[in-house]
Amino acid sequence: MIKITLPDGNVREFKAGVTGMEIAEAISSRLAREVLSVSVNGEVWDLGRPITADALVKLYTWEEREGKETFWHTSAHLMAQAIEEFYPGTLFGIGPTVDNGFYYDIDLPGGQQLSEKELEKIEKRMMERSREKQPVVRQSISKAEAIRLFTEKGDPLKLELISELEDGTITLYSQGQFTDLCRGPHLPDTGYIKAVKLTAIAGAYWRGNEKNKMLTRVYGITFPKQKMLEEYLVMIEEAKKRDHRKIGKEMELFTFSEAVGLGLPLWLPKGAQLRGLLEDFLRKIQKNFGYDQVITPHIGDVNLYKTSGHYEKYGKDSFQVIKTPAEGEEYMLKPMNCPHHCEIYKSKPRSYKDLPVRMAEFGTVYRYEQSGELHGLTRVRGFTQDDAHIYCRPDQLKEEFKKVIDIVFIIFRALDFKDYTAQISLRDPGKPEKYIGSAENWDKAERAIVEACEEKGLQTRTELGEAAFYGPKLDFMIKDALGRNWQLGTIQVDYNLPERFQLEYIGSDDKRHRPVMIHRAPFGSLERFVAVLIEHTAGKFPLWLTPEQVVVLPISEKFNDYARKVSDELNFSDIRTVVDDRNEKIGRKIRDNELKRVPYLLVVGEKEEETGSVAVRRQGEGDKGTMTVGEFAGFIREEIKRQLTGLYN
RNA sequence: GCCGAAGUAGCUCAGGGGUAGAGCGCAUCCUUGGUAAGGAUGAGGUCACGAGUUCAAUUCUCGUCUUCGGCUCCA
Repeated sequence: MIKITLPDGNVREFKAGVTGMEIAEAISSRLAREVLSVSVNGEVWDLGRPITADALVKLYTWEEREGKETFWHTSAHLMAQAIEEFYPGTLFGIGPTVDNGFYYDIDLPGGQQLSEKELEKIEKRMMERSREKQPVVRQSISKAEAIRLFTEKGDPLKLELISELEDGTITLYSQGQFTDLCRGPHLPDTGYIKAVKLTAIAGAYWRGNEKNKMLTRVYGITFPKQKMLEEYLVMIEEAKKRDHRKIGKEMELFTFSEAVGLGLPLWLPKGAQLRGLLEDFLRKIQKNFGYDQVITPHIGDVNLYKTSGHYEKYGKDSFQVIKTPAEGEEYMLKPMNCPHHCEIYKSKPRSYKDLPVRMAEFGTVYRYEQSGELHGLTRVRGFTQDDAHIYCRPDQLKEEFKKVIDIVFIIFRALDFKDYTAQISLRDPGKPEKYIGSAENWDKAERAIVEACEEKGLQTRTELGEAAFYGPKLDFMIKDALGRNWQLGTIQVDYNLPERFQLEYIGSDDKRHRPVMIHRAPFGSLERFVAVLIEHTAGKFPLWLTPEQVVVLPISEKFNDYARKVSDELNFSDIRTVVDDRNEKIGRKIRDNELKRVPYLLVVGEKEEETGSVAVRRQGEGDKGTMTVGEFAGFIREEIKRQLTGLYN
């Protein structure tokens, strides 16, 4: 007998060789129906694999990520099986699970291409094989056997994978006629898969390297119930409605023009209004945190970026050099603001008493992004960073870092961003040649970040090897409507630029010292931030950020003058108001402005004009009753104040 | 940049070898109305661009551009 410890601490005895499925059956028949895989001492296994010694066991269902992964992993094999049946001789690369399903990289024989029209027939075949409930069989083989098998099959992709595996760890999984090299784990049989949707075909380089062969990647998702697939499809439709590109067009926030150029956004009046409000908001916070606003030009001498190292490192990702017509002097569209700020730092001698110096600029930068990578406002070639550089003494680093985290928190709170992740990016300890600066400085900087996050109680994930070449960093990420992760704010420590620009301050010892630099951009870029904000709110911005806060709706043309009077009065109190004086009935005006997501509608007619009042309607909530114009102004100001209370400390 | 898909009115989309349609929007007029679509009339398109096949191409073929979904990259 062996002892099986369950997650709740219960210990049960089973005969040696018991399987995950048998344990589930012993617990409840419902669990036995729903269980998909099992972890044994932390390693996820097939349900049918015998457990031979005492173990800590956890059973996974669809509710757990591990369960879904097992489910989708088998689904990827099922898809491969169906594809192989239609296209014998297809080579298979890798077929992993992703956040929403799985994919398989394939290479059809004779250079054939798969078209989206064929996905349906593959889906059908998958469901046929699923209904046959083909058992999935695990088989452990030696490396030599594996090599022989896949050499026979003529599959160079799998042979390449096998060459990197340790002998004794190689397993095959088979269902029906289909066999694949795979670590597993898998479902007991294909019958678990009740609904399938192949979602996309895309090209993907073998092993992600563009020098390698391009394979065909087929994406799909499967579910244990048909109804779940239907819900998923509805969810995708809903997400598409939140797409910032769609809402941005509808709400007239921004546009693109081929005539202007790829990836160069044009901010329309309402978008510019929104962006301006965000800038004002941050400017005010930064003022409270002791930042000085600076302004620098959009171009700079090439040598400036040679000094900073950006030319060497990112020259190929920048717009190419532009020249003055007569002298042939070389300039670049600025890809970064920091070199300019460093020159401001150098514009006069600095004392240790002057530090930290905090320089902020809404600096527009231009970078070359590959054409295929451009995406709405989230990926553009010209964008404005809410950039700032803090020059401080090494002993001030942690404190300054914490203050920047505070600013990020203020912004996230003001905009109700709750679902963010924070990632600390440190060096790859195995590759010191990738980084510049002394190991000692790196140690100090990494410690400062880790400690600052701990002291601020920030939940973080730490990634080794993700640091910039010049220093470690802390990034804030948020998901968009379609579940894609976007990086927003970033805080980076830099020992490199102060060195390259020979930045100095005079210490209390009357000697020259080198300051440390923090690069930080809590929004990241205004473009990307607005995009994420649109998707986060579905265009229903918080009142203080809404370009058009109030629309006054006269009941008939007779009351247009009164409506304009109300509008003027509110605008005078800094409440952004317009009049809808179209020749339409009131119901129509309400509908149109509701759909335009206007937060407050004021209906005015004979009664209101007589009493100097307005009938208030809140977006999505309906009639709120009547009040005087003055009362309404106070009411709306109060709401805005509530949204921003306490944010500025 | 690479792979795949798509481009028809301002927007959303239908259509199809014989030079085009709907709804919304827009314009003009009628209507002057009380909380989510009042009515009439009208303007608006080189069917992305360029070649080819054909008596005839918006429709079929190829190329280019742009957009979309991925890949790669991201200071």
